[in-house]
Amino acid sequence: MISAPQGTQSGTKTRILNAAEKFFGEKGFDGTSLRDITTEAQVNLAAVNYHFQSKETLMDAVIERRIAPVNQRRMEMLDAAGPSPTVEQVVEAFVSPLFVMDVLPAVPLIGRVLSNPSQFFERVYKKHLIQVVLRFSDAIAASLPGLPREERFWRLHFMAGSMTHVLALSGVLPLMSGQPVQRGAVLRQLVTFLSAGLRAPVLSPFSEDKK
Amino acid sequence: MISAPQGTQSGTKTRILNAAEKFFGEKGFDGTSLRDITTEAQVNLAAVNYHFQSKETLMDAVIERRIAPVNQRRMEMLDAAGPSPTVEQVVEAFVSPLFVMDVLPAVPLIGRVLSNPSQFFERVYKKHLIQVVLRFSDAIAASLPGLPREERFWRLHFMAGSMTHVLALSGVLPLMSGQPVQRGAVLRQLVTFLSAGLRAPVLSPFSEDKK
DNA sequence: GTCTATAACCGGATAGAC
DNA sequence: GTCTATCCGGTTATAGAC
Repeated sequence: MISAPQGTQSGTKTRILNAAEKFFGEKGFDGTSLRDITTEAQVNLAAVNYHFQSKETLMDAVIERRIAPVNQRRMEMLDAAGPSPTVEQVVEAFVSPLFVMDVLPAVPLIGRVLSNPSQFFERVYKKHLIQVVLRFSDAIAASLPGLPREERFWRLHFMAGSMTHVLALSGVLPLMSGQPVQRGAVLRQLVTFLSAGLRAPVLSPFSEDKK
Repeated sequence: MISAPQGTQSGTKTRILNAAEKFFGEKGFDGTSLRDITTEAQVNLAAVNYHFQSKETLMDAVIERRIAPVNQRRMEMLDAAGPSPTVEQVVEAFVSPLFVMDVLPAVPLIGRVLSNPSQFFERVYKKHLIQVVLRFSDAIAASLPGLPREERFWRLHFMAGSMTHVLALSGVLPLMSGQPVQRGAVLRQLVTFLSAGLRAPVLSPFSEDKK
């Protein structure tokens, strides 16, 4: 009755998810047809609607499978850093869970979803990101007590921007840099850049509010 | 024989360009139909192919109209800053031309194109961005003589990421921030953040090469 | 230059056999 | 659970009248 258990690597459902992840990442939701996906996954067209109801809920499932573990790892890393984290620890907790092996195939997709306004962005934001944003906003406040609330918001936003840009354009980075790209090296560069950005001098003339 | 001269605001061609800019920005290229555009522009469906040959070349025209002046303004600002610009002057030359009134309607579209790998990104990159990247890479080198070549590349990439993120998500920013957003304020926050990021300590253990 | 009409095709979804 | 066959609406593009 129940098909392959979750996480099994070659069931029909999983093959569909993998193919969908690939095409949605490469060509976007509207640029991908269910026929692209079923051909790649070598399953019948009707299997998609049987297992996932619709193209849109298939996309939801694809995103869900990857975003949840990333955010869990982020929270764990913040917890591990304790109540007085350094700026570098906060930044690292934010970005490094996206630079690990097992989310690698989903990187273009995640980058695309987080880079563009869409029905999916809004759903992901409400379901998964709001809590992450609040948690990281608090962590930044703990690591930079003098930074006003509004500037914290913007700097978090800019940080997310640099990160999603790297993810979304990871496929064309070799074209731009003219040389092969090492994931670990990018991560270190990114943490350095973002940490310095977060530590920028406070702009507001009045910085009364610390929380 | 010749229709409205370029720049005229109510010719058929211009109305198509404006409507296309709006929809391509809101829903993306694949998510927009020519019927969306012709309905909005109140022109006949066939007018698009008559004036722009195809949907794809229409998109090229929409992008071209906005990117060129932005890059021209960037170059002018770099020129005005002279041979020894400050970091702030370089950053401001990079981002501020996108925060002016007359590119405002194109902001979501530009954000989208620069945020996602696509046929358009690659074309825009080769035709418009390579030269800008090289010029700004030199300007950063002039403002930060100790920064190695590779780190310059990455920091420029991260800077572009923060900026395109702000552009692409400008439509949903009120949702995220919970309050209305002032363009000028965002620009100042962005320049502050990015300037500090560019000035981050050098990472490479060997920083022999200055150029 | 602008219209109507239509060609030619592709999309997501589903009914129903097995 | 998985298949074939098909419905049906929407898509770009063009031919040809005006």
